[in-house]
Amino acid sequence: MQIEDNWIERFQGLKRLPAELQEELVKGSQILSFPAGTQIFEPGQTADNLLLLMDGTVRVQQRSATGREVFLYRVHAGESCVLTTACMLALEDYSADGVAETDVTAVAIPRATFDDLAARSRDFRDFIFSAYSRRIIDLFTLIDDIVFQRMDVRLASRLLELADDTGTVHATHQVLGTELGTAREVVSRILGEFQRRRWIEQSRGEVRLISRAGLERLARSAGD
Amino acid sequence: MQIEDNWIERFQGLKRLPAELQEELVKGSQILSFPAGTQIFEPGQTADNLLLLMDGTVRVQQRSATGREVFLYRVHAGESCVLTTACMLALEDYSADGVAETDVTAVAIPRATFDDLAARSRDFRDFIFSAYSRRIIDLFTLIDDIVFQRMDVRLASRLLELADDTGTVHATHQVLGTELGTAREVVSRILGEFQRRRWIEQSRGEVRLISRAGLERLARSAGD
DNA sequence: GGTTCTTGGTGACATCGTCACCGAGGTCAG
DNA sequence: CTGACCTCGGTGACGATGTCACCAAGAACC
Repeated sequence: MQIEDNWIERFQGLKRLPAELQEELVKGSQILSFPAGTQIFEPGQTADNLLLLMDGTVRVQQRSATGREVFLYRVHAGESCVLTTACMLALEDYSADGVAETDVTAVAIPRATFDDLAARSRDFRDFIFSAYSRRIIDLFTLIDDIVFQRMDVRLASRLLELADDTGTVHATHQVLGTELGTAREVVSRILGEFQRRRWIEQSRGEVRLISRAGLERLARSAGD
Repeated sequence: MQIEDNWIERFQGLKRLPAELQEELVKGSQILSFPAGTQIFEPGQTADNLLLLMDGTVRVQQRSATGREVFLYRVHAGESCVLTTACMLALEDYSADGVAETDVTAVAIPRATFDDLAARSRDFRDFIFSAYSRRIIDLFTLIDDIVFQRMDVRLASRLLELADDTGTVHATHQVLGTELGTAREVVSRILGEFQRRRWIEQSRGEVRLISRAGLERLARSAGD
């Protein structure tokens, strides 16, 4: 990958740092790449870096005792993966793991640099606190959805989010089930219903959105 | 309430601070009391203090659009209420509110003191990060429970947690339902079943545990 | 071509959420 | 005291969802 001197530009919260700290941050960190599918972090592993995502997406999921998985949230380019921070500070055991969904480029900030910047810059601290808050809010929203939203509404929203430019979602029913914390069979049934309503067409491993309007009406129907 | 010079002793993560910073923290903060039932924070309100809980418990819950509530977590004495931090930094809108479950005594650290300490002490930063991590882990655990655990198992655990010294839980079915994010009727049914099995006895507004062993077996039956 | 794996479809059943309704007991004004 | 009203809890019916068992079609692999 290209040497990228000013990756800081990609992170809203870091652009405000004074030039000297930006320079120190660039010097004291390292750019890493992972191919799609890489396990970026997992329980029991002590990370010694804070990761900032430059390109790609990382899915963070919880593996339960029974072997099933729940999707927790997705880290996008321009965001940081605060779970690795928690891990870095060795504060708690956690049980979530992170997998690169696409090829991923990230900046790794080692603990020493992290500590130094956290001490010297309020903007940097705000950046980190903001990342934590963001995740907590995401989790609140997720819990609200799980408890109160009907599965068809949640699936409709998720299809709209995951669709590419051509209106196609590349995912098996199993994958969609994991995203929503439900069973494959439930996804199959609901997609069958969507198909009967002519909102989608299906083929092996993909869903084509025919009527976004229908899905959007359903997704909006309950408070969103 | 009593003037309490060394409340810092009650917070594990703060005891390590050097004496001068401890002194500054005590000077730059204020002790507050709230009677049981007080709304300590709520959406839309900008707090300008970080709260550390000295006595009592605070329940943090999410109010949904439909008016229902989900219990998210409980803040105990010796812990901090990081949601107010998120709010203090004015970083995100959140939709959770906090209610004093009992009479509550708390230390309020104003933003200026917070910033100063965060800049000067790594131990203080670790204390804050640790509080965030703790909440995130709690939420992971909650999501896991909601998605994978049977309601009878969750209710059994919760009864064991909430029981007082005499083995009595003072709560209506409605309150228990809110704790678990389920409906009163479901709680009534499951408690009815527990009663048939002679694990509990019920009267208006309270549940007496007769056989902790039975409840514990059930609670442990699924991974916990 | 045959075997095996992945994907998805389906029916039966258990659990859970929702709704409607009721009754028991407590509170309170008159 | 007593009737109106409220809170609490019990129950049946039904729909939504999770679980299980099983099957069929397509893909992959030898």
